[in-house]
Amino acid sequence: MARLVDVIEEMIKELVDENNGSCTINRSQLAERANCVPSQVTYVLTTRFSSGNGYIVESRRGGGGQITITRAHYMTSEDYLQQMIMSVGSDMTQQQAMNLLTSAVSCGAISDKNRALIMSAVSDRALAKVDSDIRSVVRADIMKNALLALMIN
Amino acid sequence: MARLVDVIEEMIKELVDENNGSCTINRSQLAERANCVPSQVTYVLTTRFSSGNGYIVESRRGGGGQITITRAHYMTSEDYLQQMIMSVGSDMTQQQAMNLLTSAVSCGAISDKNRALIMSAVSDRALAKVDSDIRSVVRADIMKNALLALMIN
DNA sequence: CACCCGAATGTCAAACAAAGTCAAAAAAGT
DNA sequence: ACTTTTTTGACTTTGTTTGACATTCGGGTG
Repeated sequence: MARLVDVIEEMIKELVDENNGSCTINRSQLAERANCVPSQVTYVLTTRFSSGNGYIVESRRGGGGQITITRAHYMTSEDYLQQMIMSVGSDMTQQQAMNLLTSAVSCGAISDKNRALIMSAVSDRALAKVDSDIRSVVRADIMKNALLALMIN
Repeated sequence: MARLVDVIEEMIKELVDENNGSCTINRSQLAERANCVPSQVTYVLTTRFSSGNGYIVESRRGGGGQITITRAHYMTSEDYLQQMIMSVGSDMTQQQAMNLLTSAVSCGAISDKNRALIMSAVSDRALAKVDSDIRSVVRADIMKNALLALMIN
């Protein structure tokens, strides 16, 4: 027994997705499609599409009035990861790796667990058997691949 | 003379088993099926499905409210990880890495995200610049270090 | 231009629908 | 007997649904 709220939330999100992150609706029409009173739509907007939820809602009353819902895109951690990857050059020392990961954690782009995991994968110890003259290059490659994996997931 | 508590416990466990380790119930409905007052269900949940018992219980009040019970299997994932590490020999092909990680995920020892993360770190692509005759050895080292990091955290 | 009217959205509180809490009574162990 | 666990139900808190009424906007009309 799906809750009305969920149905309406889904409808709006679909519209937003379809239209490139922003859609304009007519409250009464949407209410009719969802088979509910118009104020129910308002309720959904205030409980599910608040700015805390990453949405901006603007509206206009009167004839031809409308409501516009826009997904706000802060710098997502995905964007941050992308920038991190680009900032990794062709080689990377263990210290550089540590610095990069530490600042990523403090920015909330990656979890501390993942920091520890990646750090151990690119540590000198893990790469001990790699020729020391290409070790930094290999480390950079692994780092980029690991960050990419985080980004995709 | 089965106690009510046991009946309800059994019902919930069955539901959890049937649904792949997690089920969502409606307290009043379950109470009705068990022929008891709703708060009895709450009692069972707190006495038999606590986190100490290896379960996570989440709930929502209000219209269409519900309770979700999930069996957490962090039973001995640490032990499992330890065994994994020991099972890694001195070298490891990309395919072997993939197999190991896949079975670890299906056993619940590591998350799918971590699987993807580690896999990308030990992929042929990440290790392209490592001399091909020691690549498998390096891969094994990275794998062991990564798994160890997971274990410690 | 000033005004009114209709078409929208906004607000708010009441009714409803869950789940949570808690303490007293009952039953079961020891 | 007494202690612990279970059972029950009244009351609380949280979340949803509905509807009546208020407010705002735009356009038509005198």
